[in-house]
Amino acid sequence: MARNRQATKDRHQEILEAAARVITDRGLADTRISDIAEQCGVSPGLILYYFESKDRLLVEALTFANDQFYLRLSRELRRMQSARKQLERLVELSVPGLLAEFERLDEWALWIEIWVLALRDPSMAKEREVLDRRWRQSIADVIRHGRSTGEFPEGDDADELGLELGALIDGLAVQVLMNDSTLSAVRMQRVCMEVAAKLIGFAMEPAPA
Amino acid sequence: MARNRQATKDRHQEILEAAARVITDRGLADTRISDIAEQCGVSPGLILYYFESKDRLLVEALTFANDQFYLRLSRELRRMQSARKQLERLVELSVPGLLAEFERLDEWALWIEIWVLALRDPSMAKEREVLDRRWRQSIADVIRHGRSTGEFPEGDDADELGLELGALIDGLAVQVLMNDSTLSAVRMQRVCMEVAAKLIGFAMEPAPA
DNA sequence: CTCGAATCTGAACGGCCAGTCAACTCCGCC
DNA sequence: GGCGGAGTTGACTGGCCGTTCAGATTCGAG
Repeated sequence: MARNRQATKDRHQEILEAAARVITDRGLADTRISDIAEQCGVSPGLILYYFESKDRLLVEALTFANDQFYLRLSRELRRMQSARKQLERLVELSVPGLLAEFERLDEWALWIEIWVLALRDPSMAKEREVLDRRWRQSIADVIRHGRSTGEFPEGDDADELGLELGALIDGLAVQVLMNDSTLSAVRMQRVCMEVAAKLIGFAMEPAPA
Repeated sequence: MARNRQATKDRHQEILEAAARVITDRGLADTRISDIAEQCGVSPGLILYYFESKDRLLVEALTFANDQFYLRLSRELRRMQSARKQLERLVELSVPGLLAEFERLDEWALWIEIWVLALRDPSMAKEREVLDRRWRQSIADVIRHGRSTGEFPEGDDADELGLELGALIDGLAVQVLMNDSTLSAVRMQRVCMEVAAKLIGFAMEPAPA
């Protein structure tokens, strides 16, 4: 029975991963149940055996993918001592397409789909707010950590700074994701660190000419 | 004939406005041709008489609505002498739901739909970049204006600042639009001006306690 | 008034796809 | 070895909606 429940859970998660993948590739609007089924080598009927409707599945898939991103982020940050390094890593992971090394779903594309859904679906709206709060908090925590070690000076409320930097990263990430010809991934990375330096109040290293 | 072309143009525009309205209300994904027809009191067939396909119409409607916003913005800014006032007005117009007075389509909801489309539709992607560049440029122009009048100090490249503040506003606007319980319209307005003050380097007035 | 072009209508067509279902397989258990 | 339930299949259905089309209406020009 434990084995059974485990197997069930795996299939569940397998479908969620497949769904996230398909949404990333084709976009939420063009994602069909049969695409998801095909992605995990299974018949379309089975998808509806595990999820009560397509809509519910899509919502779950989107939050699932976001969770994955958050888990990776917080796991990595927890390992680092230096707040400065944490901040750099956080930015690095947030710039769409900067790190090809990792198998990277384009989380950001999913994030935008979440926004659209959240405009009309109350359950998604609620979910979105939770995810977003977590994101801002991660940034604020890095700042607080930096202050406690003396890397960053005291200053404005850390949560306020988290809000500001989070929004900045969101806004820039969208443009990079869209392949804006004037905003490369590397430039976004630089801009984020420069603004963070100004707002938090630490010194940027001299540009690595 | 001139009359004819005028009439045609009106119907064209009428449909675009109706489409923008429907998209705002129901979301791009749930917008049907018959909804748009109903919105302008016309039969569904006529919509396809003026636009070659639903997809093309939707793309045009989205850029049309964005144009409207931009025109209103630039018209208003042009009238003002003070760069500081311009900046305040620009922020005011950018905060979703702050000004109920005007008949306000929620332009921001449309903007997010543009992002989603632009991820997959190359023509929309191109359009989006143009619209975005115009937006950043409006901000940069305000900064340049302020420097020329001495209201703002010289400092970092104005285009860079336009990019940064534009992204900040985008990111915050999304959250306000989603009714984030921790970010009210008024708070967004304050945050924008505070960050602008820090980055551009002017002094905020003491809080109007 | 007449003709023709532009505009407009709404019924009908056709493709698409979420969701259903009856049947089949697999596997653990008695 | 056979019973039963969970897991799986894929054909089918029902509704939806973009698009087409054959004709009605409007209107300006001659």
